[in-house]
Amino acid sequence: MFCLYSKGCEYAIRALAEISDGKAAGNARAADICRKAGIPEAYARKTFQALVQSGFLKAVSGPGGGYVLARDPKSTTVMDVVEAVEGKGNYSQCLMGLAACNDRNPCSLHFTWVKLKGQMTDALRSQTLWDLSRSMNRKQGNAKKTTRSA
Amino acid sequence: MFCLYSKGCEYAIRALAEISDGKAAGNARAADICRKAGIPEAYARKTFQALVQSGFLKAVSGPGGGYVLARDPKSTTVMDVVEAVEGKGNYSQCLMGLAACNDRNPCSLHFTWVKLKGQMTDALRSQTLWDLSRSMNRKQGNAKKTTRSA
DNA sequence: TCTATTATGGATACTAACATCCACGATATA
DNA sequence: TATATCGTGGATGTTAGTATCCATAATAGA
Repeated sequence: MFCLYSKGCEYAIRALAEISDGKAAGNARAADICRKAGIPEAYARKTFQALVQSGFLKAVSGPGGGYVLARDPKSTTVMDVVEAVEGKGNYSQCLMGLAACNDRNPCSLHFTWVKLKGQMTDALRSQTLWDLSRSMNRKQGNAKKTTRSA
Repeated sequence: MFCLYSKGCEYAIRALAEISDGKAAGNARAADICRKAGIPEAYARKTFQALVQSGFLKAVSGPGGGYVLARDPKSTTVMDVVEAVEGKGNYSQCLMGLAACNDRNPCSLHFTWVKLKGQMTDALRSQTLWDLSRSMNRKQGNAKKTTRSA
């Protein structure tokens, strides 16, 4: 059963993209991030803790506190986040669920699938938090303009 | 959260591939199919019922009974099975989970993702039950030969 | 008709993912 | 020092997917 990434990981990506925006004056508060990103706060908070642990975010306690990006959004890719949240080697399973499937003993979809997985990870690696933040911001602020140009 | 297909669907595909083999003398019994395919019988039986309902299998009760393919394995693709088990339009969600994401108002991964989804469904559509059955059979019977040639 | 064999379908249990809540520690400010 | 604001982390609840079991219906053969 191939899953690109979990819901929790999706929340992480959207939250990080929101924080990368950096329009907010000071630190980004969990409540604000979640409201803007449209993700469930109580659940996402858990994800934030994990993102602090894995070095994507820095947490600041107390009044005026919140989260700050601990990495450069222009050089942090979506794939970085996925690997941190889901663990590496998440994309190594056979499509058919065959334990013995590999390059030497492939199932009939093996090579097609390896190629596709490569393209997917490339796509995730080609997109930075900065790119995401710009795109999400454009969606929110310039919806009409964007539609006009289509 | 993008999932290509569920575990139950994977069992369906593997079971149908096993039945497509057609080496067994008479009908294929559920117990035998599951043992050969290496899938949990109690659970897969439920899937078989659904496959009967959706016209992939014909069930035969009583002694000497079992399942028979109700469609030509050479013209039934993996995608046919996926669509029947998971429902159509399973691959239409935005990668970022954005409700408003579409061609006119795309997220920054939208077009890349649409293209990749197309390639994935093409791959599933290019593979028939017959192809799968041949490949799985080869794996079981000629493991040594296959390894030798690598 | 009786019996053994096969699928059916309903009930139930298990598990992981998803989600929520709250007491607590940290800290800036008054 | 007192208080309000913020993240932490532990407990718990909810749901969907996965898995198992068993009484039942169907049917072939004795």
